[in-house]
Amino acid sequence: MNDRADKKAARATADQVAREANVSRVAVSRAFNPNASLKPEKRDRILKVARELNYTPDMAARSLVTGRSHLVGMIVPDVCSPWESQEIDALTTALQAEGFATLLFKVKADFSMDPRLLTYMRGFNPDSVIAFTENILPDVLCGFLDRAVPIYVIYDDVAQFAGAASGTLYDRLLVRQKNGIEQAVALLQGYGARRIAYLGGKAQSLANAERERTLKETLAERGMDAPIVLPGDYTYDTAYQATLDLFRIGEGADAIFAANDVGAFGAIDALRHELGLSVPDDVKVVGFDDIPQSHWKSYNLTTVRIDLEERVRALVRLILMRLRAPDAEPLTETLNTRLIVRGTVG
Amino acid sequence: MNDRADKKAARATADQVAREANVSRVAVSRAFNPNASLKPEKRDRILKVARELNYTPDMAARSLVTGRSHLVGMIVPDVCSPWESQEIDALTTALQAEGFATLLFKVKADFSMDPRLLTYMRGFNPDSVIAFTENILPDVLCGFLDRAVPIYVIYDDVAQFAGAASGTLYDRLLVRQKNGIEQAVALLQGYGARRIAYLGGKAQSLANAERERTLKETLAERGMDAPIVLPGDYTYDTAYQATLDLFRIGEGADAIFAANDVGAFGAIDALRHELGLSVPDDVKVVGFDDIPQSHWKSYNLTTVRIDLEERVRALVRLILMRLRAPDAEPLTETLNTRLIVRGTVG
DNA sequence: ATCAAGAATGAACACGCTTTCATTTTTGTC
DNA sequence: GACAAAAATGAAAGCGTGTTCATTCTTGAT
Repeated sequence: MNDRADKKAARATADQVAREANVSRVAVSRAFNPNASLKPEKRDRILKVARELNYTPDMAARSLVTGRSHLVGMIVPDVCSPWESQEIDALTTALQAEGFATLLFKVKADFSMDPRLLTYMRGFNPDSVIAFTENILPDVLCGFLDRAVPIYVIYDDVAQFAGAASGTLYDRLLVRQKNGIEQAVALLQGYGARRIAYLGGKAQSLANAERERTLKETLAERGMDAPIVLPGDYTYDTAYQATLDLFRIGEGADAIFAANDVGAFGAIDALRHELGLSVPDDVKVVGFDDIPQSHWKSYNLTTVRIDLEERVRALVRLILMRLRAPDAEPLTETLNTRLIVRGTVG
Repeated sequence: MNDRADKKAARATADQVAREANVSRVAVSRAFNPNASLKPEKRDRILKVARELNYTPDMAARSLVTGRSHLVGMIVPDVCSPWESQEIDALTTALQAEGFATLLFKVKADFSMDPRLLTYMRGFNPDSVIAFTENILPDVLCGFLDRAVPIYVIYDDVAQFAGAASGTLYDRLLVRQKNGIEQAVALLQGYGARRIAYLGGKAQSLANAERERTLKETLAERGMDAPIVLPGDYTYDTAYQATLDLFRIGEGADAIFAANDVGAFGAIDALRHELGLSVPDDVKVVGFDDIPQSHWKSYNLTTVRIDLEERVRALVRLILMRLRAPDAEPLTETLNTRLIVRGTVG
């Protein structure tokens, strides 16, 4: 209790360090800014005293005068989803190394965006915001954030955004889904699959829409029938049930293309453990994402990979570029996808 | 580009709102603080103008004067781990509802704590910090943070901490592992298991040490042999390999008790897909945590549950208590565990 | 109508820091 | 050793907000 009070008082300020080291407070500030000109020995002495006093510059105060919070906001609907948690993990690591901290905001699972959340986030004045088109449209976000520049992860065809976002500035990460889907369809066709079902993700998800569109296009190009489209929401349970329905109520299929890996797991388990079918002998399954769980032996999933490292590297590049040159022209990074062949098609 | 400059200038301040609404700046401040006394109609007018100007109080400035940042730091080694991501997700949601934002910090996977990271975090002045004993010892953290109060998840026997942490103040969340482990052992014994292997987690992990200790104690109490202890690190791959070694090089076992669910998955896959053994007929498997994946049909894991909702509710309660009454006596919340019976023992 | 008590108000200060800017000291050059 | 250029220094001015504190305006009871 007294202990506590002491601790409370112990929070050192630049003034205290200055007094203790017999320098001006300005010198202390400079000691912590590598670019400022300060006699090396003086800097060393200040840093030594600072260490003794357990002093750290207050980011809030610094942010107030510099206008840079060193915070990067991340808007996510579900931290538990393997896909998103990978993103958060890798980005946080990379940004941390560059001196930025991750500020996490959760939106509702149905992707609806609470305007109060945006206001709330604005208050923290993040230097940048990472969002997914799934969660919030560019215009809405751009309208809310002023200093910060949103970065968008979008999928393939940006045409649908061109109109909505005209005049607004944001950087983009494009994922070209065509390659991977093309390879997957070729493989399926090679193994004789004819009736293909598409196990969709969330209806509002643009990634899902784009995957469905690309799949249809690819099947058509190869002279194959249009896919049976099953509604989904990216979750295991829904995928499981949809697969049961497809085979019990519907007409079945000889291949299932899932909008994400977790959905593919649900489909595989329904086929094997409830329908008594073999994967890949009776039904072939392809996923999308290539999350770590996909190589687990129980699934051993053939899936379209969006390379995590590439993805994060591109995102970090965009963010840092924007932070260093806030007025630069909007940038677009493009990523390719490719098929990882494992054991669920064969 | 001009667009950008405009936006930059557009960031409204309380002064601007005051001028626009013909009131003093103090009134604007009060309008955003529900407890401050302000004529209702005046408040309404101010809030209306504020909305028009897209004004949000600057948290940094506010933090500077109030001393509360409305940030809660979270120190995690791996966002992707189902266990931790559940924690992050639920806590972020709960704290967000209370007006706090989550500040995420990643530590190295080997649980080593970079002192620079702590300094860095200190700079953001979090109102509270949530950490796990696995990652950093209480004393170290307490020594670094002043105003913020760390919260720990520790396991069962706190005696080992009593010495180290004497004199320092921190709130604790205790998990009583005995109940769940007791139930699991009873079940295993009932099905005739005799040679039990413990598939450990990270060596530095105190949760792991405590689980191993409790298992040994429980087996002894029931007159059963001591377990074969396999080294692990909470990952699927290591668990997979350890299980192979146990049966190929070692003497095998008729039951495997894993330190966490993901490890149990690795064990199950090694048994079924590489060793050709049946789970639960040949070997029974019990996990620990009860993550969402554990009910997936491919695993359908019998496991010791630490209830997520209870856990998060207790944590949030502790944090909010501490934020409201920083000088209150340290509090301890206790959680129980219980066995969830599914299909890997029987 | 009067008065005390409470609500409403705004001026001034404080929070901890970075950034001019004008001044002093050091460095490099002939 | 003298001079210009560069580096080093500290005083003062803010950054945008919440909080005294002394003052004015309402309210309600007499």
